[in-house]
Amino acid sequence: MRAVDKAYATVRDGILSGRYPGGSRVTEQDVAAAAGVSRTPVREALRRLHAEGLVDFTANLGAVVTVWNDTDADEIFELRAMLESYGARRAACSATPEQLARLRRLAEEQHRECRERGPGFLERVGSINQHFHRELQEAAGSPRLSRALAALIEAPLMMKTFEKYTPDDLERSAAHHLELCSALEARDAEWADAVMRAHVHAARGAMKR
Amino acid sequence: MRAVDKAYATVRDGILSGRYPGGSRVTEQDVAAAAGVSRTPVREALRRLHAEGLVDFTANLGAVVTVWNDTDADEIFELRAMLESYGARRAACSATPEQLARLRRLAEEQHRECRERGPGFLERVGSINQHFHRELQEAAGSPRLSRALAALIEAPLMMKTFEKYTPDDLERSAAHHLELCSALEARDAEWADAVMRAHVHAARGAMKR
DNA sequence: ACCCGCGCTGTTGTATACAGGAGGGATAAC
DNA sequence: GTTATCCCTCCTGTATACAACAGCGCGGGT
Repeated sequence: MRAVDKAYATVRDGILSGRYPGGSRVTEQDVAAAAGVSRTPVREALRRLHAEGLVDFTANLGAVVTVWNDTDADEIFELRAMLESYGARRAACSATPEQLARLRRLAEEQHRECRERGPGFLERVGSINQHFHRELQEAAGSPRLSRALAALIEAPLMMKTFEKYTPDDLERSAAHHLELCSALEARDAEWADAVMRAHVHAARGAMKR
Repeated sequence: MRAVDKAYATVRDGILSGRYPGGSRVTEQDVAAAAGVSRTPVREALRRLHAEGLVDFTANLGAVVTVWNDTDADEIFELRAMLESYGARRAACSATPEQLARLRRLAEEQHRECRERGPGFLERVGSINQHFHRELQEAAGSPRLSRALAALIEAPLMMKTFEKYTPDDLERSAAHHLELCSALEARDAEWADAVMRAHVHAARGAMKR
């Protein structure tokens, strides 16, 4: 593992776990010591995190963990609704049979996990969910779209969404994914767009509670 | 001027001017020598350019200038149409009177330049155009939107758009800006959205010729 | 008691040095 | 003549050292 990846993972995990709370400073030396690398790769990692919106740079202060508020959340969800539904439209036209099969498999797996609720199912559902959305972006075939979305989804806000989901939310989310598969298999771009739009708005609704 | 900015400007200008053609390698040492700085800030500049999509990183090859094709252009214009029209919608709701006044002034200046066509007017129009779109993003009040758009507009393709414009295209572009101002001043989000959508699609049409 | 100025400390920005790995070319063996 | 192997060179990734600058506290002066 490269040193820059170590530094990146250290800061990222620190932010997501709350060890670096929003607004706190992240100095290069601290991270370098924590990750066991020199300042050079830490600098690079911090710039990457800045590009992803996890930290801001204040003049003569260095990196500061980005603070989020409700306005930011609304902004992100609106953009996500727009971009993800666009991705779904594209995927409806251009997804390969193999991609459709993989998506179907993921959606069914997620659906099963949500019904069975075995121990530690929440982490598995979260992981499946991420895979599903990534696979969908792959199917959309627009690297630029993927990059734009990555900058939004990486936000700490988005990562913690599932923790707030009720059992009903989880099942609805899985149902959305299944329905999306049907829309894609039918090559119905409008349908796929609508389902994805509902999916994102439902996520926003769940988070607001 | 910081060393990293010097390095950034050197590479960026080199790419835009065609001195670094698409697909060519950009080694850190070359840039360091060309910009008169050390490799450290060059690394940072190259990562920034990668985040903006101007260069790609291939394993054990370093930075390679991104190559564009028609598919990329279509992709970018579709995303721009979506995001810029969304920005226009937001701006219609939240622009301050001062912002509206600045936009109006810029649109009228651009319109005048397009009619008079004094020497070197093309550069001035390009500059005014950039200012207009930046001011509009400011008025939209969504930093995340601005960042997503920046990654698209920075593309070399976009920078050269005006060079292909006919006089009619230029006048229509200025007319779009003026109409957009009217829509914003009327606080008509739908109107603003539609005008912006037309504006971006017109740009794509001009580029395709 | 309050204010101004100076020096110290902490942090970033930049330069340089070193290690590791991949690719290419030359040379030798078959 | 062809091919395989070895070495050299170039380039990146990382570490360390140094310079510059801002913030802060302390001390002296008024």
